[in-house]
Amino acid sequence: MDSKQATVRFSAFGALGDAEMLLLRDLAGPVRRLSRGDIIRGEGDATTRLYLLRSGWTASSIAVGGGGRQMIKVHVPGDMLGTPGLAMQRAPDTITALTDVALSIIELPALGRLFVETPRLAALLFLISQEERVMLMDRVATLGRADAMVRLVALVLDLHRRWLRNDPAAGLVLPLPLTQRAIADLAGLTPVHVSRVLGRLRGEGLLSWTGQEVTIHDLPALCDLVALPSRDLQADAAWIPPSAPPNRDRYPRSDGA
Amino acid sequence: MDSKQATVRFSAFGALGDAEMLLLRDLAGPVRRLSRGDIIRGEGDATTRLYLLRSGWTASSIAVGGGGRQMIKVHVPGDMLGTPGLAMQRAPDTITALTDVALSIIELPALGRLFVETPRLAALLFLISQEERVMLMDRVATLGRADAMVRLVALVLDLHRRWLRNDPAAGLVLPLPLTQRAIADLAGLTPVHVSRVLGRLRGEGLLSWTGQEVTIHDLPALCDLVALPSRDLQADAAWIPPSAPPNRDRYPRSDGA
DNA sequence: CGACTTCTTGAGGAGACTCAAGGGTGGTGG
DNA sequence: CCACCACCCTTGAGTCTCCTCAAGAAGTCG
Repeated sequence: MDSKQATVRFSAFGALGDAEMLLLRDLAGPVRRLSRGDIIRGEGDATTRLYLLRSGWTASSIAVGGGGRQMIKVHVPGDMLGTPGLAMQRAPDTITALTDVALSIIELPALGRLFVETPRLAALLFLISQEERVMLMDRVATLGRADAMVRLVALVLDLHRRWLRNDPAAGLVLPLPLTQRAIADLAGLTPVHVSRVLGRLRGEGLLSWTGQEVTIHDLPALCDLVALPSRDLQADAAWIPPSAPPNRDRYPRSDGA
Repeated sequence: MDSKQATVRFSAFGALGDAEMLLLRDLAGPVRRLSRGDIIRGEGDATTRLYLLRSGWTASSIAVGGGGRQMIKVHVPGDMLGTPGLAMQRAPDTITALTDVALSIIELPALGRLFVETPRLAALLFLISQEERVMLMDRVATLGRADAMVRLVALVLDLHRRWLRNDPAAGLVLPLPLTQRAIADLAGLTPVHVSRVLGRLRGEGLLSWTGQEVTIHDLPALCDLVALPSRDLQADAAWIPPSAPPNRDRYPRSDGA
Protein backbone atom coordinates (compact mmCIF):
# COMPACT_ATOMS: atom_id res chain seq x y z
CA MET A 1 0.00 0.00 0.00
CA ASP A 2 2.82 2.36 0.82
CA SER A 3 4.63 1.73 -2.44
CA LYS A 4 1.39 1.80 -4.38
CA GLN A 5 0.60 5.24 -3.05
CA ALA A 6 4.02 6.44 -4.12
CA THR A 7 3.24 5.69 -7.76
CA VAL A 8 -0.46 6.44 -7.94
CA ARG A 9 0.03 10.04 -9.00
CA PHE A 10 2.45 9.02 -11.76
CA SER A 11 0.50 6.12 -13.19
CA ALA A 12 -2.63 8.25 -13.46
CA PHE A 13 -1.10 9.71 -16.61
CA GLY A 14 0.42 6.59 -18.13
CA ALA A 15 1.76 3.13 -17.39
CA LEU A 16 5.18 2.79 -15.83
CA GLY A 17 7.76 0.51 -17.41
CA ASP A 18 10.40 -1.49 -15.53
CA ALA A 19 13.05 1.18 -15.94
CA GLU A 20 10.74 3.82 -14.52
CA MET A 21 9.64 1.65 -11.62
CA LEU A 22 13.25 1.05 -10.73
CA LEU A 23 14.28 4.66 -10.85
CA LEU A 24 11.18 5.75 -9.02
CA ARG A 25 12.01 3.34 -6.22
CA ASP A 26 15.59 4.59 -6.09
CA LEU A 27 14.42 8.16 -6.14
CA ALA A 28 13.05 8.09 -2.64
CA GLY A 29 15.70 8.03 0.04
CA PRO A 30 15.40 7.26 3.73
CA VAL A 31 12.05 7.47 5.49
CA ARG A 32 11.68 10.11 8.15
CA ARG A 33 8.96 10.09 10.80
CA LEU A 34 7.54 13.20 12.38
CA SER A 35 4.88 14.03 14.94
CA ARG A 36 1.75 16.07 14.68
CA GLY A 37 2.54 19.77 14.64
CA ASP A 38 6.15 19.42 13.53
CA ILE A 39 7.41 21.78 10.85
CA ILE A 40 8.85 19.80 7.97
CA ARG A 41 10.24 22.83 6.21
CA GLY A 42 9.75 26.49 6.91
CA GLU A 43 9.28 29.51 4.69
CA GLY A 44 12.66 30.92 3.74
CA ASP A 45 14.52 27.64 4.21
CA ALA A 46 16.87 26.48 1.49
CA THR A 47 15.21 24.38 -1.19
CA THR A 48 17.65 21.50 -1.29
CA ARG A 49 15.33 18.53 -1.09
CA LEU A 50 11.86 17.21 -1.77
CA TYR A 51 9.65 14.92 0.24
CA LEU A 52 7.30 12.15 -0.71
CA LEU A 53 4.45 11.77 1.75
CA ARG A 54 4.10 8.10 2.70
CA SER A 55 1.42 8.21 5.37
CA GLY A 56 -0.41 10.85 7.36
CA TRP A 57 -1.52 14.36 6.49
CA THR A 58 0.52 17.51 5.93
CA ALA A 59 -0.33 21.04 4.86
CA SER A 60 1.41 23.85 3.04
CA SER A 61 0.78 27.44 4.12
CA ILE A 62 2.01 30.97 3.54
CA ALA A 63 2.31 33.55 6.29
CA VAL A 64 0.61 36.85 5.54
CA GLY A 65 1.08 40.24 7.13
CA GLY A 66 -0.13 40.56 10.70
CA GLY A 67 0.28 37.07 12.11
CA GLY A 68 -2.28 35.45 9.83
CA ARG A 69 -1.67 32.69 7.38
CA GLN A 70 -3.28 31.25 4.28
CA MET A 71 -3.19 27.50 3.98
CA ILE A 72 -2.55 26.60 0.37
CA LYS A 73 -3.15 22.88 0.29
CA VAL A 74 -3.63 19.76 2.36
CA HIS A 75 -1.54 16.81 1.21
CA VAL A 76 -2.51 13.15 1.23
CA PRO A 77 -0.20 10.13 0.96
CA GLY A 78 1.42 9.91 -2.47
CA ASP A 79 1.79 13.67 -2.84
CA MET A 80 5.21 15.13 -3.44
CA LEU A 81 6.04 17.99 -1.11
CA GLY A 82 8.19 21.03 -1.74
CA THR A 83 8.28 20.96 -5.55
CA PRO A 84 7.21 24.58 -6.12
CA GLY A 85 10.15 25.69 -4.02
CA LEU A 86 12.57 24.29 -6.61
CA ALA A 87 12.06 27.43 -8.67
CA MET A 88 13.02 29.70 -5.79
CA GLN A 89 16.11 30.36 -3.76
CA ARG A 90 14.11 30.17 -0.57
CA ALA A 91 11.03 28.10 0.14
CA PRO A 92 7.81 30.04 -0.45
CA ASP A 93 5.69 27.99 1.95
CA THR A 94 5.80 26.24 5.30
CA ILE A 95 5.03 22.53 5.34
CA THR A 96 3.64 21.23 8.63
CA ALA A 97 2.54 17.80 9.81
CA LEU A 98 -1.19 17.69 10.57
CA THR A 99 -0.87 14.17 11.98
CA ASP A 100 2.02 11.86 12.72
CA VAL A 101 3.59 11.31 9.30
CA ALA A 102 6.16 9.23 7.44
CA LEU A 103 7.93 10.76 4.48
CA SER A 104 10.72 9.79 2.12
CA ILE A 105 13.43 12.31 1.41
CA ILE A 106 14.26 12.94 -2.24
CA GLU A 107 17.64 14.52 -2.90
CA LEU A 108 17.88 16.80 -5.89
CA PRO A 109 20.62 14.95 -7.80
CA ALA A 110 18.21 12.01 -8.03
CA LEU A 111 15.76 14.36 -9.68
CA GLY A 112 18.39 15.33 -12.24
CA ARG A 113 19.00 11.66 -13.06
CA LEU A 114 15.27 11.20 -13.53
CA PHE A 115 15.24 13.81 -16.27
CA VAL A 116 18.26 12.30 -18.02
CA GLU A 117 17.58 8.59 -17.68
CA THR A 118 13.81 8.30 -17.83
CA PRO A 119 12.30 11.02 -19.99
CA ARG A 120 8.93 9.32 -19.70
CA LEU A 121 9.02 9.64 -15.94
CA ALA A 122 10.09 13.26 -16.30
CA ALA A 123 7.10 13.92 -18.54
CA LEU A 124 4.77 12.27 -16.05
CA LEU A 125 6.23 14.36 -13.24
CA PHE A 126 5.69 17.40 -15.43
CA LEU A 127 2.04 16.41 -15.86
CA ILE A 128 1.59 16.00 -12.12
CA SER A 129 2.77 19.59 -11.76
CA GLN A 130 0.24 20.70 -14.36
CA GLU A 131 -2.47 18.91 -12.43
CA GLU A 132 -1.38 20.78 -9.32
CA ARG A 133 -1.60 24.01 -11.26
CA VAL A 134 -5.17 23.25 -12.29
CA MET A 135 -6.07 22.53 -8.67
CA LEU A 136 -4.58 25.88 -7.68
CA MET A 137 -6.48 27.60 -10.48
CA ASP A 138 -9.72 26.12 -9.17
CA ARG A 139 -8.79 27.34 -5.74
CA VAL A 140 -8.21 30.85 -7.05
CA ALA A 141 -11.63 30.71 -8.69
CA THR A 142 -13.27 29.52 -5.49
CA LEU A 143 -11.56 32.05 -3.22
CA GLY A 144 -12.24 34.86 -5.66
CA ARG A 145 -15.87 34.18 -6.39
CA ALA A 146 -17.55 31.84 -3.89
CA ASP A 147 -19.16 32.60 -0.54
CA ALA A 148 -18.26 30.86 2.68
CA MET A 149 -20.61 27.90 2.33
CA VAL A 150 -19.45 27.06 -1.19
CA ARG A 151 -15.82 27.40 -0.16
CA LEU A 152 -16.23 24.86 2.60
CA VAL A 153 -18.13 22.41 0.45
CA ALA A 154 -15.58 22.73 -2.36
CA LEU A 155 -12.89 21.92 0.17
CA VAL A 156 -14.61 18.79 1.36
CA LEU A 157 -15.36 17.56 -2.15
CA ASP A 158 -11.79 18.13 -3.29
CA LEU A 159 -10.35 16.22 -0.37
CA HIS A 160 -12.91 13.46 -0.78
CA ARG A 161 -11.99 13.04 -4.44
CA ARG A 162 -8.29 12.90 -3.68
CA TRP A 163 -8.82 10.52 -0.78
CA LEU A 164 -10.75 8.16 -3.03
CA ARG A 165 -7.78 7.96 -5.35
CA ASN A 166 -5.69 6.39 -2.62
CA ASP A 167 -8.47 4.24 -1.24
CA PRO A 168 -11.15 3.59 -3.87
CA ALA A 169 -13.08 1.52 -1.33
CA ALA A 170 -13.55 4.51 0.98
CA GLY A 171 -17.12 5.64 1.23
CA LEU A 172 -18.67 8.90 2.29
CA VAL A 173 -16.81 9.16 5.57
CA LEU A 174 -13.32 10.51 5.34
CA PRO A 175 -10.79 11.25 8.06
CA LEU A 176 -9.87 14.93 8.10
CA PRO A 177 -7.76 15.97 11.08
CA LEU A 178 -8.22 19.71 10.80
CA THR A 179 -9.20 22.11 13.56
CA GLN A 180 -11.66 24.81 12.63
CA ARG A 181 -8.81 27.26 12.83
CA ALA A 182 -7.03 25.26 10.09
CA ILE A 183 -10.21 25.05 8.02
CA ALA A 184 -10.51 28.81 8.28
CA ASP A 185 -6.93 29.25 7.11
CA LEU A 186 -7.68 27.01 4.14
CA ALA A 187 -10.93 28.69 3.14
CA GLY A 188 -9.81 32.25 3.74
CA LEU A 189 -12.31 32.77 6.57
CA THR A 190 -12.26 33.28 10.33
CA PRO A 191 -12.72 30.36 12.74
CA VAL A 192 -15.87 31.96 14.11
CA HIS A 193 -17.51 32.10 10.73
CA VAL A 194 -16.43 28.56 9.89
CA SER A 195 -18.20 27.34 13.01
CA ARG A 196 -21.41 29.10 12.01
CA VAL A 197 -21.42 27.87 8.42
CA LEU A 198 -20.56 24.29 9.39
CA GLY A 199 -23.46 24.48 11.78
CA ARG A 200 -25.75 25.44 8.96
CA LEU A 201 -24.45 22.65 6.72
CA ARG A 202 -25.06 20.23 9.55
CA GLY A 203 -28.52 21.62 10.15
CA GLU A 204 -29.49 21.23 6.52
CA GLY A 205 -28.36 17.60 6.57
CA LEU A 206 -25.70 18.06 3.88
CA LEU A 207 -22.63 16.99 5.83
CA SER A 208 -21.31 16.72 9.36
CA TRP A 209 -17.77 17.57 10.34
CA THR A 210 -16.50 16.49 13.74
CA GLY A 211 -12.98 17.28 14.80
CA GLN A 212 -11.54 14.21 13.14
CA GLU A 213 -13.74 13.17 10.25
CA VAL A 214 -16.31 14.38 7.76
CA THR A 215 -19.44 12.49 6.80
CA ILE A 216 -21.00 13.41 3.49
CA HIS A 217 -24.76 13.00 3.70
CA ASP A 218 -25.94 14.35 0.36
CA LEU A 219 -23.20 14.16 -2.27
CA PRO A 220 -25.32 15.20 -5.27
CA ALA A 221 -26.60 18.28 -3.49
CA LEU A 222 -23.07 19.27 -2.53
CA CYS A 223 -21.75 18.81 -6.07
CA ASP A 224 -24.63 20.91 -7.28
CA LEU A 225 -23.81 23.64 -4.82
CA VAL A 226 -20.20 23.97 -5.94
CA ALA A 227 -20.82 23.56 -9.68
CA LEU A 228 -17.23 23.19 -10.79
CA PRO A 229 -16.57 20.92 -13.80
CA SER A 230 -15.28 17.43 -13.15
CA ARG A 231 -11.68 17.71 -14.39
CA ASP A 232 -11.00 14.27 -15.84
CA LEU A 233 -7.29 13.53 -15.99
CA GLN A 234 -5.64 12.98 -19.36
CA ALA A 235 -4.60 9.33 -19.19
CA ASP A 236 -1.88 8.17 -21.55
CA ALA A 237 -1.47 11.21 -23.79
CA ALA A 238 0.12 10.39 -27.14
CA TRP A 239 2.97 12.88 -26.82
CA ILE A 240 4.52 11.34 -23.71
CA PRO A 241 7.77 9.54 -24.51
CA PRO A 242 7.59 5.73 -24.41
CA SER A 243 9.33 3.73 -21.71
CA ALA A 244 13.09 3.92 -22.04
CA PRO A 245 14.98 0.72 -22.85
CA PRO A 246 16.12 -0.97 -19.65
CA ASN A 247 19.87 -0.28 -19.93
CA ARG A 248 21.11 2.83 -18.19
CA ASP A 249 23.80 5.39 -18.89
CA ARG A 250 22.91 6.35 -22.40
CA TYR A 251 23.30 9.91 -21.22
CA PRO A 252 26.12 11.17 -19.02
CA ARG A 253 25.15 11.51 -15.37
CA SER A 254 24.99 15.01 -14.14
CA ASP A 255 28.17 14.60 -12.07
CA GLY A 256 30.45 13.47 -14.91
CA ALA A 257 30.84 14.68 -18.46
CA MET B 1 13.40 40.91 -29.34
CA ASP B 2 10.76 38.40 -30.27
CA SER B 3 13.14 35.48 -30.06
CA LYS B 4 14.71 36.86 -26.91
CA GLN B 5 11.34 36.95 -25.20
CA ALA B 6 10.73 33.36 -26.21
CA THR B 7 13.74 32.21 -24.19
CA VAL B 8 13.71 34.63 -21.28
CA ARG B 9 11.64 32.38 -19.07
CA PHE B 10 13.92 29.41 -19.73
CA SER B 11 17.25 31.15 -19.32
CA ALA B 12 16.16 32.59 -15.97
CA PHE B 13 16.93 29.16 -14.49
CA GLY B 14 20.13 28.34 -16.37
CA ALA B 15 22.09 28.97 -19.55
CA LEU B 16 20.96 27.38 -22.78
CA GLY B 17 23.44 25.42 -24.88
CA ASP B 18 23.42 25.19 -28.66
CA ALA B 19 21.38 22.00 -28.73
CA GLU B 20 18.72 23.55 -26.52
CA MET B 21 18.60 26.76 -28.52
CA LEU B 22 18.07 24.75 -31.68
CA LEU B 23 15.30 22.60 -30.30
CA LEU B 24 13.63 25.53 -28.65
CA ARG B 25 13.53 27.32 -31.99
CA ASP B 26 12.14 24.23 -33.71
CA LEU B 27 9.60 23.78 -30.93
CA ALA B 28 7.51 26.75 -31.93
CA GLY B 29 5.54 26.24 -35.11
CA PRO B 30 3.76 28.79 -37.28
CA VAL B 31 2.85 32.18 -35.90
CA ARG B 32 -0.82 33.00 -35.60
CA ARG B 33 -2.22 36.51 -35.26
CA LEU B 34 -5.44 37.32 -33.45
CA SER B 35 -7.40 40.43 -32.60
CA ARG B 36 -8.42 41.89 -29.30
CA GLY B 37 -11.28 39.95 -27.77
CA ASP B 38 -10.72 36.74 -29.72
CA ILE B 39 -10.91 33.48 -27.84
CA ILE B 40 -7.70 31.53 -28.34
CA ARG B 41 -8.99 28.42 -26.65
CA GLY B 42 -12.17 27.84 -24.68
CA GLU B 43 -12.95 25.89 -21.55
CA GLY B 44 -13.77 22.31 -22.47
CA ASP B 45 -11.81 22.36 -25.72
CA ALA B 46 -9.44 19.50 -26.45
CA THR B 47 -5.92 20.04 -25.12
CA THR B 48 -3.95 19.19 -28.23
CA ARG B 49 -1.59 22.13 -28.48
CA LEU B 50 0.23 24.83 -26.60
CA TYR B 51 0.90 28.44 -27.48
CA LEU B 52 3.87 30.69 -26.98
CA LEU B 53 2.89 34.33 -26.63
CA ARG B 54 5.08 36.44 -28.94
CA SER B 55 3.57 39.89 -28.54
CA GLY B 56 0.49 41.41 -26.95
CA TRP B 57 -1.48 40.48 -23.84
CA THR B 58 -3.71 37.49 -23.12
CA ALA B 59 -5.59 36.27 -20.07
CA SER B 60 -6.72 32.94 -18.68
CA SER B 61 -10.06 32.73 -16.89
CA ILE B 62 -12.48 30.21 -15.42
CA ALA B 63 -16.25 30.57 -15.65
CA VAL B 64 -18.05 30.26 -12.32
CA GLY B 65 -21.67 29.57 -11.57
CA GLY B 66 -24.11 32.28 -12.53
CA GLY B 67 -22.44 34.04 -15.44
CA GLY B 68 -19.45 35.28 -13.47
CA ARG B 69 -15.86 34.46 -14.11
CA GLN B 70 -12.58 34.49 -12.25
CA MET B 71 -9.57 35.61 -14.20
CA ILE B 72 -6.62 33.48 -13.22
CA LYS B 73 -3.71 35.23 -14.82
CA VAL B 74 -2.63 37.84 -17.31
CA HIS B 75 0.11 36.70 -19.69
CA VAL B 76 2.95 38.79 -21.09
CA PRO B 77 5.14 37.98 -24.11
CA GLY B 78 7.36 34.96 -23.49
CA ASP B 79 4.72 33.12 -21.45
CA MET B 80 3.63 29.68 -22.55
CA LEU B 81 -0.15 29.32 -22.73
CA GLY B 82 -2.26 26.24 -22.13
CA THR B 83 0.24 24.12 -20.20
CA PRO B 84 -1.99 23.29 -17.23
CA GLY B 85 -4.53 21.82 -19.62
CA LEU B 86 -2.06 19.09 -20.60
CA ALA B 87 -3.03 17.20 -17.48
CA MET B 88 -6.72 17.24 -18.36
CA GLN B 89 -8.88 15.79 -21.07
CA ARG B 90 -10.58 19.13 -21.54
CA ALA B 91 -9.14 22.58 -21.07
CA PRO B 92 -9.85 23.99 -17.60
CA ASP B 93 -9.64 27.63 -18.63
CA THR B 94 -10.49 30.02 -21.42
CA ILE B 95 -7.63 31.97 -22.99
CA THR B 96 -8.61 35.29 -24.53
CA ALA B 97 -6.66 38.00 -26.32
CA LEU B 98 -6.67 41.26 -24.37
CA THR B 99 -4.97 43.08 -27.25
CA ASP B 100 -4.02 42.14 -30.77
CA VAL B 101 -1.57 39.29 -30.31
CA ALA B 102 0.91 37.08 -32.12
CA LEU B 103 1.50 33.57 -30.88
CA SER B 104 3.42 30.51 -31.98
CA ILE B 105 1.68 27.18 -31.97
CA ILE B 106 3.48 24.32 -30.26
CA GLU B 107 2.32 20.85 -31.25
CA LEU B 108 2.54 18.21 -28.55
CA PRO B 109 4.85 15.77 -30.33
CA ALA B 110 7.47 18.51 -30.28
CA LEU B 111 7.05 18.61 -26.52
CA GLY B 112 7.71 14.87 -26.35
CA ARG B 113 10.92 15.29 -28.32
CA LEU B 114 12.00 18.01 -25.93
CA PHE B 115 11.82 15.59 -23.00
CA VAL B 116 13.76 12.90 -24.88
CA GLU B 117 16.40 14.94 -26.67
CA THR B 118 17.13 17.82 -24.30
CA PRO B 119 16.66 16.78 -20.69
CA ARG B 120 18.14 20.09 -19.60
CA LEU B 121 15.43 21.96 -21.46
CA ALA B 122 12.83 19.63 -19.97
CA ALA B 123 14.11 20.41 -16.49
CA LEU B 124 14.00 24.15 -17.20
CA LEU B 125 10.45 23.83 -18.48
CA PHE B 126 9.63 21.93 -15.30
CA LEU B 127 11.06 24.79 -13.26
CA ILE B 128 8.99 27.34 -15.16
CA SER B 129 5.93 25.36 -14.14
CA GLN B 130 7.06 25.42 -10.53
CA GLU B 131 7.45 29.17 -10.77
CA GLU B 132 3.91 29.38 -12.08
CA ARG B 133 2.76 27.31 -9.12
CA VAL B 134 4.40 29.70 -6.69
CA MET B 135 2.70 32.63 -8.41
CA LEU B 136 -0.63 30.84 -8.05
CA MET B 137 0.10 30.12 -4.40
CA ASP B 138 0.74 33.80 -3.80
CA ARG B 139 -2.52 34.56 -5.55
CA VAL B 140 -4.38 32.13 -3.31
CA ALA B 141 -2.83 33.85 -0.30
CA THR B 142 -3.82 37.28 -1.57
CA LEU B 143 -7.38 36.33 -2.49
CA GLY B 144 -7.86 34.49 0.77
CA ARG B 145 -6.46 37.06 3.15
CA ALA B 146 -6.13 40.52 1.62
CA ASP B 147 -8.70 43.30 1.33
CA ALA B 148 -9.57 45.03 -1.92
CA MET B 149 -6.85 47.66 -1.84
CA VAL B 150 -4.06 45.19 -1.18
CA ARG B 151 -5.39 42.88 -3.89
CA LEU B 152 -5.22 45.62 -6.49
CA VAL B 153 -1.78 46.76 -5.46
CA ALA B 154 -0.49 43.17 -5.45
CA LEU B 155 -1.80 42.82 -8.97
CA VAL B 156 -0.02 45.91 -10.21
CA LEU B 157 3.26 44.99 -8.54
CA ASP B 158 3.16 41.46 -9.94
CA LEU B 159 2.55 42.68 -13.48
CA HIS B 160 5.19 45.36 -13.10
CA ARG B 161 7.77 42.82 -12.01
CA ARG B 162 6.97 40.49 -14.89
CA TRP B 163 6.95 43.34 -17.38
CA LEU B 164 10.41 44.42 -16.25
CA ARG B 165 11.73 40.99 -17.06
CA ASN B 166 10.92 41.49 -20.71
CA ASP B 167 11.96 45.11 -20.82
CA PRO B 168 14.44 45.91 -18.05
CA ALA B 169 14.58 49.52 -19.23
CA ALA B 170 10.88 50.06 -18.53
CA GLY B 171 10.27 52.48 -15.75
CA LEU B 172 7.30 53.03 -13.49
CA VAL B 173 4.78 53.36 -16.29
CA LEU B 174 3.51 50.11 -17.68
CA PRO B 175 0.91 49.42 -20.34
CA LEU B 176 -1.99 47.45 -18.93
CA PRO B 177 -4.93 47.12 -21.30
CA LEU B 178 -7.54 45.95 -18.80
CA THR B 179 -11.01 47.34 -18.30
CA GLN B 180 -12.17 47.72 -14.74
CA ARG B 181 -14.46 44.79 -15.34
CA ALA B 182 -11.38 42.68 -16.16
CA ILE B 183 -9.53 44.01 -13.13
CA ALA B 184 -12.52 43.03 -11.01
CA ASP B 185 -12.49 39.52 -12.45
CA LEU B 186 -8.79 39.27 -11.65
CA ALA B 187 -9.05 40.56 -8.10
CA GLY B 188 -12.25 38.76 -7.17
CA LEU B 189 -14.19 41.99 -6.74
CA THR B 190 -16.99 43.85 -8.50
CA PRO B 191 -16.32 46.57 -11.07
CA VAL B 192 -18.06 49.11 -8.87
CA HIS B 193 -15.79 48.45 -5.95
CA VAL B 194 -12.70 48.46 -8.16
CA SER B 195 -13.60 51.93 -9.33
CA ARG B 196 -13.94 53.14 -5.76
CA VAL B 197 -10.68 51.66 -4.53
CA LEU B 198 -8.70 52.84 -7.55
CA GLY B 199 -10.07 56.27 -6.83
CA ARG B 200 -8.72 56.07 -3.30
CA LEU B 201 -5.30 54.88 -4.52
CA ARG B 202 -5.24 57.78 -6.94
CA GLY B 203 -6.30 60.20 -4.24
CA GLU B 204 -3.54 59.05 -1.92
CA GLY B 205 -0.96 59.54 -4.66
CA LEU B 206 0.14 55.91 -4.72
CA LEU B 207 -0.66 55.07 -8.33
CA SER B 208 -2.89 56.12 -11.21
CA TRP B 209 -4.57 53.68 -13.55
CA THR B 210 -6.07 54.98 -16.75
CA GLY B 211 -7.76 52.63 -19.15
CA GLN B 212 -4.54 51.72 -20.91
CA GLU B 213 -1.63 52.16 -18.54
CA VAL B 214 -0.64 52.30 -14.90
CA THR B 215 1.76 54.81 -13.41
CA ILE B 216 3.36 53.84 -10.13
CA HIS B 217 3.97 56.92 -8.01
CA ASP B 218 5.22 55.48 -4.76
CA LEU B 219 6.77 52.05 -5.26
CA PRO B 220 8.17 51.62 -1.72
CA ALA B 221 4.83 52.44 -0.14
CA LEU B 222 3.06 49.95 -2.40
CA CYS B 223 5.57 47.18 -1.64
CA ASP B 224 5.10 47.94 2.02
CA LEU B 225 1.35 47.68 1.69
CA VAL B 226 1.43 44.22 0.12
CA ALA B 227 4.22 42.77 2.27
CA LEU B 228 4.82 39.59 0.35
CA PRO B 229 8.39 38.27 0.25
CA SER B 230 10.46 38.92 -2.84
CA ARG B 231 10.66 35.43 -4.38
CA ASP B 232 14.12 35.36 -5.96
CA LEU B 233 14.35 32.78 -8.68
CA GLN B 234 16.74 29.88 -8.30
CA ALA B 235 19.26 30.52 -11.05
CA ASP B 236 21.37 27.61 -12.20
CA ALA B 237 20.50 24.95 -9.63
CA ALA B 238 23.11 22.23 -9.36
CA TRP B 239 20.73 19.36 -9.99
CA ILE B 240 19.69 20.46 -13.49
CA PRO B 241 21.22 18.23 -16.17
CA PRO B 242 24.04 19.82 -18.18
CA SER B 243 23.61 20.72 -21.82
CA ALA B 244 23.29 17.66 -24.02
CA PRO B 245 26.06 16.98 -26.53
CA PRO B 246 25.20 18.52 -29.88
CA ASN B 247 24.49 15.32 -31.82
CA ARG B 248 20.88 14.16 -31.83
CA ASP B 249 19.16 10.81 -31.84
CA ARG B 250 20.85 9.26 -28.86
CA TYR B 251 17.36 8.33 -27.79
CA PRO B 252 14.68 6.92 -30.04
CA ARG B 253 12.17 9.51 -31.19
CA SER B 254 8.74 9.03 -29.80
CA ASP B 255 7.41 7.83 -33.15
CA GLY B 256 9.86 4.93 -33.59
CA ALA B 257 10.92 2.21 -31.15
C1' DC C 1 -25.61 60.98 -34.67
C1' DG C 2 -27.02 57.05 -32.02
C1' DA C 3 -25.96 52.75 -29.69
C1' DC C 4 -22.88 50.64 -26.83
C1' DT C 5 -19.54 50.04 -23.40
C1' DT C 6 -16.99 52.03 -19.63
C1' DC C 7 -16.36 54.67 -15.58
C1' DT C 8 -18.16 57.18 -11.63
C1' DT C 9 -20.98 58.16 -7.64
C1' DG C 10 -24.93 57.40 -4.37
C1' DA C 11 -27.92 54.70 -1.21
C1' DG C 12 -29.13 50.60 1.02
C1' DG C 13 -28.32 45.73 2.32
C1' DA C 14 -25.89 41.33 3.21
C1' DG C 15 -22.05 38.58 4.36
C1' DA C 16 -18.11 38.19 7.01
C1' DC C 17 -15.25 40.18 10.77
C1' DT C 18 -14.23 41.65 15.62
C1' DC C 19 -14.85 41.38 20.31
C1' DA C 20 -16.50 38.77 23.95
C1' DA C 21 -18.15 35.20 27.02
C1' DG C 22 -19.14 30.35 28.24
C1' DG C 23 -18.76 25.28 27.90
C1' DG C 24 -16.34 21.21 26.47
C1' DT C 25 -12.15 18.35 26.05
C1' DG C 26 -7.48 16.64 26.55
C1' DG C 27 -3.07 16.86 28.68
C1' DT C 28 -0.03 17.88 32.65
C1' DG C 29 1.41 18.01 37.13
C1' DG C 30 0.66 18.28 41.95
C1' DC D 1 -7.10 11.13 41.42
C1' DC D 2 -8.18 15.47 40.84
C1' DA D 3 -7.16 20.30 39.81
C1' DC D 4 -5.64 23.15 36.55
C1' DC D 5 -4.52 24.94 32.15
C1' DA D 6 -4.65 25.31 27.30
C1' DC D 7 -7.02 24.82 23.35
C1' DC D 8 -11.14 24.19 20.80
C1' DC D 9 -15.91 24.96 19.61
C1' DT D 10 -20.16 27.62 19.99
C1' DT D 11 -23.16 31.58 20.24
C1' DG D 12 -24.33 36.57 20.68
C1' DA D 13 -23.98 41.60 19.53
C1' DG D 14 -22.20 45.23 16.91
C1' DT D 15 -19.39 46.91 12.98
C1' DC D 16 -17.28 47.20 8.51
C1' DT D 17 -16.17 45.82 4.00
C1' DC D 18 -17.94 44.78 -0.06
C1' DC D 19 -22.08 43.85 -2.93
C1' DT D 20 -26.45 45.15 -5.34
C1' DC D 21 -29.23 48.26 -7.59
C1' DA D 22 -29.49 52.44 -9.94
C1' DA D 23 -28.65 56.61 -12.54
C1' DG D 24 -25.81 59.64 -15.03
C1' DA D 25 -21.38 61.23 -17.52
C1' DA D 26 -17.78 60.21 -20.70
C1' DG D 27 -15.74 57.91 -24.30
C1' DT D 28 -15.83 54.72 -28.73
C1' DC D 29 -17.39 52.64 -32.89
C1' DG D 30 -20.30 52.00 -36.75
